[in-house]
Amino acid sequence: MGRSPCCSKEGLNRGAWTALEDKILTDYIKVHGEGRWRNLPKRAGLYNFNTNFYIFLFLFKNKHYPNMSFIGLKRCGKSCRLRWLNYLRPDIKRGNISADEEELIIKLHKLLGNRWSLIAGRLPGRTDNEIKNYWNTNLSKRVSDRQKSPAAPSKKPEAARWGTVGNGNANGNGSGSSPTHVVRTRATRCSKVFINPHHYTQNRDPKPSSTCSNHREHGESKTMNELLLPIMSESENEGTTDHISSDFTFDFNMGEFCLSDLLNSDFCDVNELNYSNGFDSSPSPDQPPLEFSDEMLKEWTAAASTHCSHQGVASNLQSLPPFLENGIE
DNA sequence: AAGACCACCAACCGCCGCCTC
DNA sequence: AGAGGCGGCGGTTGGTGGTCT
Repeated sequence: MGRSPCCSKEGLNRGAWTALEDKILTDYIKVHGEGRWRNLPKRAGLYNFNTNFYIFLFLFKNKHYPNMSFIGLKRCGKSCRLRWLNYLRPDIKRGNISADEEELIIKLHKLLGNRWSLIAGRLPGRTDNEIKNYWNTNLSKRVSDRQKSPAAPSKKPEAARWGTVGNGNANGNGSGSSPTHVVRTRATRCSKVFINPHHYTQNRDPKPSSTCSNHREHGESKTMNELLLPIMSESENEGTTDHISSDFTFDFNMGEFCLSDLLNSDFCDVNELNYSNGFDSSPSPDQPPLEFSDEMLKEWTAAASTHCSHQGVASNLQSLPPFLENGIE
């Protein structure tokens, strides 16, 4: 009895979303639209990056983790859907529920009961979750108070209530007038040190500044320089792999190679990685990162022909994720 | 100043209904 | 027809920041 869970909960991130996860999800939905939530986490992220970065990831993954599946977001599909619908959707209006809206909520609730999605449908820009929360924290008490003593005023004055809820509070919900900047509402995990790997393609005597946390578990600590240099060298030498030191083969002790993990790891400043992955010899800091554009398509085609022609990489970007997942044929 | 308590809200969970095969 | 997949819904939880004592 009962349905199978929407996905395996093992190894998935839970709790507050990071800014990077938001970015991956938003970029994916911008390109591919909503829907097919269950498959979204695996596919998200793979479409969103500079094509040189794809190749870097591909080579890295295939060389050292050929049997791993390549997934994009360590989130349950349902979680992705909820995050998008309740928080990331561009048309969401946040904070400052007006008196009119409030009255409407009360009337509709009287009419419909706890049918939050129906009520939300009558309030453009409002989500069912927001209305539900607002009802539970504000209106339910007031309505019951009003029923007991119809003339009784609201517990808190309007200004006091919105002082914490609506007016660009620390939660980042923003004021109703300028909700354009979606800011995370809870503390984000931001404990990692970002290292620009391009630095290591130039500096072959790296300092042990940052280590791979997965590696630490195995006693011997390797710097990210040590981890990255071989793959950089490999790409520069057009597939000659003999020079790669054998001690680069280490055990991450994990079954999947997750893009969000990689991007969250010590050596990834995402914006820099686009142009510093060892393939692109002329980084262009002005070029906006993480955008999927015609330029990227051209760049991809060029990169594919120069770096991966021997591997038969398709020039069709849409084919890349399955290509990455399945490994090279 | 510090601990306890409270309010808020993002996120999770389990169930339901629709759709497809 | 019915089994399973998927999206949607509503109830609930838990983390965080603010207020109170």
